[in-house]
Parts: sequence; structure tokens; C-alpha cells
Amino acid sequence: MGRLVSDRPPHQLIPRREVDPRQELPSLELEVLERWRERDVFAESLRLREGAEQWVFYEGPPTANGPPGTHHVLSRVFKDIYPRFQTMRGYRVERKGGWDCHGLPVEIAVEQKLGISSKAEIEEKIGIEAFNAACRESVFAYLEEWNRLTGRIGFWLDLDHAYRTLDETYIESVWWALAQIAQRELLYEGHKVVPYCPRCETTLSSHEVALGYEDVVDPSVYLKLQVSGGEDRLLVWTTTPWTLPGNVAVAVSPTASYARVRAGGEVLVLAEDRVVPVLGEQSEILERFSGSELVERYGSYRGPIFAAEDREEGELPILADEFVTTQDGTGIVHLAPAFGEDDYRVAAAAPTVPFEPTRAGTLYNPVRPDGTYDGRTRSREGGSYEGRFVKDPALTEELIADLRERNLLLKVEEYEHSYPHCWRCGTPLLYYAKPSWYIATSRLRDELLAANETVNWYPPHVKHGRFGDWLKNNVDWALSRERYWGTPLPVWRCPEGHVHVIGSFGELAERSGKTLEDHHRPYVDEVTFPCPHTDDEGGEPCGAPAHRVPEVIDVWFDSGAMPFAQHHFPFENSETFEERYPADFICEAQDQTRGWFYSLLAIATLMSWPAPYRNVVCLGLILDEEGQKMSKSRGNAVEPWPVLDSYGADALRWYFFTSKQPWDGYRFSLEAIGEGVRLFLKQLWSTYYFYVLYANAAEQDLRRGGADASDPADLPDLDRWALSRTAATAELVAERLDAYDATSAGRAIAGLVDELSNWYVRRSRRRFWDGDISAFETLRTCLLTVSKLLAPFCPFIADEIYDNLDGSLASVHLCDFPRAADLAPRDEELERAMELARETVRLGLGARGQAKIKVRQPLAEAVVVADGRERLGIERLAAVVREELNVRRVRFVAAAEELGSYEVKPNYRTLGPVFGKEMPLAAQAVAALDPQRVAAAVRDGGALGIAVGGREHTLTSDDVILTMRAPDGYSVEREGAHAVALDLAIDEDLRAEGRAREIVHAIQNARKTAGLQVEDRIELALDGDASLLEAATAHRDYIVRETLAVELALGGDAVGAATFDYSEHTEVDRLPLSISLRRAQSQ
RNA sequence: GGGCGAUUAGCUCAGCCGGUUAGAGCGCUUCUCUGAUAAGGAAGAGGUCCCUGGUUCGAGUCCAGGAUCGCCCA
Repeated sequence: MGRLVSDRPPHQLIPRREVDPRQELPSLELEVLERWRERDVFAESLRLREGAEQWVFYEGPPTANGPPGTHHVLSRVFKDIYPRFQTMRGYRVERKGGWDCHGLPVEIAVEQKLGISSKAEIEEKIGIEAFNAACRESVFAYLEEWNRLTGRIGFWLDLDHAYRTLDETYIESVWWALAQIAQRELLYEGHKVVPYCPRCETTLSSHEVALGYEDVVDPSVYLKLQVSGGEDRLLVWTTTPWTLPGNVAVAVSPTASYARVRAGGEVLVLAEDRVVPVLGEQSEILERFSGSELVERYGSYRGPIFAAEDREEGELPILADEFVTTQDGTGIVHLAPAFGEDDYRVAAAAPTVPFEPTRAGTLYNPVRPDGTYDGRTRSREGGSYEGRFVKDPALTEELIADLRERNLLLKVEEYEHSYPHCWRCGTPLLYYAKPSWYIATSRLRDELLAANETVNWYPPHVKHGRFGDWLKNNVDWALSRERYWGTPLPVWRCPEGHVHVIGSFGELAERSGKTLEDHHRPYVDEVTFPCPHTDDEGGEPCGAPAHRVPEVIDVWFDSGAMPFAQHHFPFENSETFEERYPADFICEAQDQTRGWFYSLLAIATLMSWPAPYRNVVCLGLILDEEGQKMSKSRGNAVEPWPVLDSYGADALRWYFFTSKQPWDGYRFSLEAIGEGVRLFLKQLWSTYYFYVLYANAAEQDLRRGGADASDPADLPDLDRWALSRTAATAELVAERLDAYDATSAGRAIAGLVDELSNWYVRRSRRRFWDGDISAFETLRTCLLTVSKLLAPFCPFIADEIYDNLDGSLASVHLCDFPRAADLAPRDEELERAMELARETVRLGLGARGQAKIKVRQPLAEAVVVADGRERLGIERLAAVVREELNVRRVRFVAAAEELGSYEVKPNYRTLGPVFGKEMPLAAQAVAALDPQRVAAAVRDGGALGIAVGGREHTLTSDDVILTMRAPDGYSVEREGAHAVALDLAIDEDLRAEGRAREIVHAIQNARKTAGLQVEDRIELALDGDASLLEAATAHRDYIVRETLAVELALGGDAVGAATFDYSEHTEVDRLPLSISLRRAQSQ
């Protein structure tokens, strides 16, 4: 941060400290962090807005049981920028942190640490109490690192009062919500078909399933099931014959084509595509019809396939559903809702199947949790399969033999496929319906969709795309998990089956007479109370002992409850909750569409509240430079700390904000971060450094000048231009940030900094050297405005600049965001004029380049072709053009005839809609006009008509585009309607001035080589070619002034090299020149 | 298999309501300027706007189909 200049009384234009032009940004950031801490800036920024209208942010809680990665930095900086912006706009933006504490990932981490891998081991070896204690500890293993990173990247979040989903208050709010849901009769016990290991008796996560795929050979069984009321037989294919006792229906594809086929004296029905593969070339197709027609025609078949003591012979329905394909098998599948997810879904939806998912008892499942049949299924001879393991090959043989005996079997083949096995014990997994608690969200589908309509999504396509589709296809929320570390499901049930949902800890204590300090498992499992259920007439309560069901709840319910649970609503803080509902802004990665974005909306809708958020920013994925997903196993993950240490947080933030729209995902590139540092942060820093350097150098002048700001109207055009551009940028940045478009906003700031650095400062150097107060005022105002605009993006460098150039508040983050009213008024005329002047300079430099004449060589005249307003604009800034092009005069020519002739083209954009199909003819008509007449007419506002297809049209100036044609014999650069020509004649006078400038340039280089400071005065002697000395004599004052020479000796006699510290021989214009100089002793 | 998104210069990205010679930055080549700036300026090389159809007077832009990549879901 440079040394503090403390002996200096404060003056508005004089910075507090000097600045290191080569400042390392990461170390600067650490100092700024320290300053924030000392001045308690974050808390102060909240205090400052006390009583102001709230702008609400919800933190989606991460889990702290692993280290934070680069993708977390991404979401955290986006969670930071908008709250900072809105705070500066005057809102009060509380930023309560949060931690997601429960769930399977935590349990798995603990299992690994303890060296166990099954539920049995948890319950028997470790015990739930010890296991959960370990989880509680493990979940915050990386809390320190999370907090450190959060601070380091400048994410202002209230970590001291972060909510935690494991807190008692949090759990109680969740229970309350579930009790509300139960009261609306939206909570029910059904089944969920899950991958299940019958040996471990445990459900496997999809990740675990993926671990255990193996290629196996299973029997592939073709069944022929006789339709009701006819002899035709449906050909049904399955590779899991053990599921046939659970069969309740068959399904076909509604759209596929099916065929009746005569084969071996029977008529079989199967998908037309499958006739040849299954039955061979010889089969005779009798008839074809679609799946829907098949359903209509047959309706049902004779079942059940295996007799059971609780099932009667009768008819089972044929259903149609899209999930059935004709890629293999027969295009007809059997449905056993207990053993297949599709089966379950289709059976549940069909009114003809006596199965209602919300009534647990209606699911037909003849297999026990250990993978053996219960006593119900009967063989052909009436024997029982009780106790037989369903995947036992011997049993499979018996089942097949039984089918064959009953003439239900067409054939058996072997089928090789990839099938999931338990990664722990190798047992083939069963898809098996496990009892599970659901929330009937599908009944609220319309409400969910309506709530979604009130939300602004960024990017917008998520609303009716990914998220809207998900809501449209909503299925009931499978809420329960047969695990340990989670919010216990507050459902108690008595042996009679009466269910009671507890809505508060107080209620539980009252009913049970027990008070718990920790409502996690296993403690809560031990609490019982007499069942309060009464029958419909009232009367005596049931009174049987009610025990809690063993499940915990889905962690997504935890985090989705955060709008109220973080405040322990409704038990306390009702007002706080109501003030902070809904959120104005949330932001997470796009994978949260089915996660937090959904759980928030679903719970709010279940509570009959409006949508819990108004604006959602969905971030994309971070890929590596090759476009590959970052992963630890692949070793291509970029860790945040090294990036922060070498480039800094501002650099990383800037990259995320401005390199592209965040929802498109990133190809993470250190090079791109470095580019942002070089082209933006360093450019800003050196502009700032320039100001500080010269303000300190011109201290005396600035003090004399007083601190009164000049009247903007009196400022030079260049100043007014810089201020106007700054105001324009401020307007745009606020507008873009309001639209959650940090990318465009940031790029606009970068554009402004570039204009300040490469145009304003470049054009104003001399004024700063001369101590021109209005230049200092202007640049300071622009830099301070930039620092405020930039504060939400790069909070560190912004704060440093503000603190040094102003510092009247403790931090830039306590300032108001720049408003139009506080800034100089826009002067759009001037902005356009400057644009033209810069264009003119560009063309002029091009002309110089073509003529190969260096810019240092002055020329007599630049001839600019411009007319009307353009001419006025450029004329206003002629001094700028003159200096930049190093010409003595700028002359304007209005008519281009002097430099060339016009060419006229039609403007398709305006003429197209008028002429439509006739457009090509109209274009021809325009091209046929005499360009000079068109130019004249347009200039004088005269009218010019064309006639096309019998239609007259009067051309306006917008309807034609006039361009310059190449002239002959001039050095001219043209673009569009502008052209610049240079007078290339160099007389003696110009030559001498050019040489004087070359000499100055050579002396400046010599000064630099000699190691002198910018402000050092010198004694100087020049010798060499006579014509150079002549030029030096002619421009003596100029040379003395530019090189800060207190003495200038010319010619050989004057040079006694020994008395100079530094001396060199060089060439100017290929003529010899020797330069000798030394620092002047006194000034 | 379904849904969503992406595809523009060697690289990273802009490109508005469809308008006729598609832009910027980086990188490369040549030149140039410079006492804040590892910067700036000029010129050059570099494009089948993924492909195929369609709509239109006119398509990078709108529509359909396809390809490739990514994500989500099966």
C-alpha cells in the first residue's frame, strides 16, 4: 500500500499514500482484508442500512465435510456481487450463512474413516449413537477452510450466525412444516422401487449401483399368455422370471405396430419388429395393429401367471405406455410393480390395476426383504416356494419348468447383459419396492407451475425448459431415507397402524413426558407415547404405544426449509421471517434445478406460500482447458488457493464475471485470468498510479488551487468527455446489474477504464505535468466513480483506490452506488464528436503509415472530409486531432470532390420493408442515380424520387448510403463517409521541428539510460552534425523545456565530456549526435 | 432413449427487431509511438458463422432435420 504520507494536511486532490506501480495484487488484497477487519466494514455496511428496505438473499447451504473447490468460488462470488451492489444502492441486505449438515455423503465419509461399509456394521459394531456423533464431528471437518476461503475471496457472509441444518431449532421448524403437510393429508406411506441388496438388506445409491455392474448370463424367457375371451396368446419377454409371481398386468407401446402371427398351430401376438428375430423367417403374419388397438381389441389376459393363495383366477389388464420399446424382447412386457420402477409407475396410473400408491397395502409383493418368497406363491402342484431365494438358479429352473408344464412357455434362451451387483458382497441387486414416505407434490402441480411463473430465471430458458419440464412431470417426493444421520422423520405409529406426526418438541415432550436435548437418532427413537388416535365418533383414544418410524428425511427437505427454519419460525422470529420472505435473489449451479431450487419451491407451495424467490441465477459447470469435467480422479481439478495466491481474488472474480455469461459454463484457463489482470486490473492500477504520481509531484500547484471543484460547464472538452463517458458507464452498469448481467456490466467498466487510460490520460499528460487542476479533478472523479462501479466486482482494488483518493468513508463499500444525479450530465453530442475525432485520428495515422512518415515529423496540413454535424464535431476537437496527427492545421472540405467522388448505395434496412419483393429493382434504381446529385440533394434536404414497378418513392437521407470512391494521387484513408488526407510536403521549417523532436526523444532516452528521475533537472550538451545543431538552435526553448535542462551547450567546444556523468553517441535522421548530461546540482 | 443448452478467426468471446464487405481481445508477422502502463497505435495473415433443407427480396440471426460436445433425467 505504499508508505503513508502522514505529515501532509489532507487535501482533496492529494492522495494519502504513494503507490507502487508494480504492486502485487494478492498482497494488496491481504492488506485490504486487514483494513476491513480493523474498521469492521461488513458489519458497518449493514448498520448503515438499518431501517432501509430489505433486499433478500438466501444462502444455499453447502456441506463443509469436504474442501471447497473452484466451482464453489464461482457460486460464492456471484452470491457476493449482487448483494454488494444492492447494498450500495441503499438496500439492507442481510447475508446469513448456512451449512447443510446431514445426509449420505457425511455418512459415507464417516464409514470410510471408521473402515466400515454396511448398515449392519453401523448398527451392530459402532452403534447409532457413536456413528452419529462421528457424523456431527465430521460434517464440520473443513469448516475452517470454508470460512477462510469465503473471507479470502471477499464474499461477505455472516458466518458467525450461520444456520445449520443439524441445529435443534432448525429441526423443530422442519418438523413443524412436515406436520403442516401431514395435516393437509399430503404425507403418505407408499413404496419406492430401489436398487436393493437382499443380503446386506440395504438400499444402494445410484453411485453405489454404478460401482457394481458385471456382465452376466440370465435366462431370457418368452411367455405366451392367453388373452381373455379368445385363443390368441400374447408373447411376453422377461429376463427376471422370479418377478412373475408379482405380475399384475402387461404393457405394450401405444404407437408401435403389433402383429398376429400363426406359429406352431397357435396364434401369437408380438411387436411386428420382433417377429423375425423371435419366431424366424417362416412365421405368417395374419394381421397388424397398433399397440393402442391391441389394448382395445384384447383388453386383458388370463392370470395370475403363478397361482397364489390370496389371488383368484381371472383377468389381468393390458396397458399401454411409452416406456415399452421394441428394441429387444417381444414389445410386450410384464408388469410387477413391486420390482420395477416403470412397472410401479404404470400400474399406479392405471385405474384397472387395483393398486394405489398412497395405500401401502395395495402393492402386491410376494418377496420378503431378505430376497426369499413368502408363503403365498404356489407351484403348479400347489406347493409353496416359501423361503426360496429368488435368484437361486435351481429355483429359476423350477419356475421355468412349471411354466412349460402349463404351456405358458414358448422358449428359453440365454441372455448376456450388464447387471448391477452389490459392490460390497457381489450379490445381484433386486429392484425392489421398499416402504417409503412420500409427499404428494404431484397433487400441487398446478400450484407449482403457477409459482414458477412468478420467478425470473437467468438464463430465461431454465424457466420453461429444464425447471418447468421437471415441474410438469412432477412425481411425488420420496421423502424418507433408511439412514441414520439426518432429521428424523417425526412420524409415530402404534401397533394398530395409527399414524401421528409430531409438530414441535413441546408436543413430543407433552405426549411422552420426556424432554430431549438432542432430537437426532438414536435418542428420538426411544421416545414413545400413547397413541392419541380416536375414531370418527370421537370417543376414547387408542392409547397403544406409538413408536417413531425408523427413517430420516431427505436432506433436500432440510435445505428447502431454510427460508423459515433458519429463523426457527414459527416458534420465534416471526417478524424476521416475514420480512425476509421471499428472497429477491438466489444463485446456485444449474444442477440445483432438481435440488435446492425445487425443494425451496415445493416446500413453499406445500405451505401455500408464494414462490420463495424472485430471481434465480443458474451457474454453469467449470470445465478444464480441454473442455473436460474437472475431477480429482482425473487430476485436472484446479484448486482455488494457488490461483488466489498467485493472481488474487479480484482477478479470479473478474474472470468469472466477465469472461462469459456464467450459465454457459467455463473453460477454466489460468491464461485468461492472467489476461484479465494485465488488460484490466493492471491498466486500472497504472492509471491510478499515474494520478497519484503526478498529484504528489504537483502538490504545490494543487494546494494553491484550493479544493473547490470547477464548474463542469467551464471544463475543457476532454474533461467533459471523460466525465460524460463515466456517467454513461455508470448508467449502463447499474442497468445491467439490475438485470443480473454482471458480464455486460463488467465489460462496460473495462471499456471505460480503457478509454480513460488510452485516451484521456494519453491526451492529458501535459496538463498533469503542468499541474492543471481541472485535469486532476476530472481524473480523480472518474477513478473514484470507477472504484464505486467496480466495488461489487473487485472489492479489493476498488477499495484501495477509493481509500487513497478519497477515504472520507471507511470503505468504498459504504458508499452509494453512483447515480446519474451525482455525476456530471451526459453530453452525448460530445461523446459522438470524440468518437469521430478518434476515427479521424485513426484514419490520419493510417495515411501516415502508408506514406511511411513518422508521427514525430510534423506535417503542414491534414485535410478532413466531413460535413454538417460531423464537421462541427471534429472541428470542436480539432486541437486533439492536430496534436495526435502532429499537423499544423486541420482543414475541412465539405464536398468530397476534392478528394474523390461519391458512391451511392441503397439502405436495405429502410428500403427493404417498403419494397419487399421489388427490392432488387429498387436497388438497381438507386444505383442508377447520379451520386453527386444524390449527395447534393441529401445535403440540401431536397427530395429525390425513384419509381419501381409503377410505385413512386421519395428517398430520404436514411434511404441511401453515401461512400467515398477512391481518389487518384492522394494519400488518403477512407472509411464510410469519412476520409483524411495528409499534405506530405516537408519544408525546411517542418524538417527542423521534426529533428528537434527527434533530438528530444534521444535525450529522453539518454536520461532514462542515465538513471535519472522524471523530475530531475539536467545540464546538457549536444554535439554532432551541423544541421542537427541548427535545428536544436532553432528549437532551443522547446528542447530545454521538454528535457528539463537548466543549461544547454551546443557544439563541440561546449562539451568537455569529463565533466558530465553520462554521455552517448547516437544518430538522428542518420546524422551523428552526441548527448552529454548530468544532474543539475541546484534548481 | 427423452429434455435443455452450446457450436462464429489458431485461442477466448461479441454479434440487437433478419438488411447485403461478420467484429473484439489474445496469439502471430511487419512497422510505429512512448518519461504512468509487461501498455498504446497502424498494417497484414487468419472465417464453409457445424451440416442439409426450408421460409424470405434478403439468413450467422427464423423454422425443420441431422452431426458433435456438455449437462440433466431414464
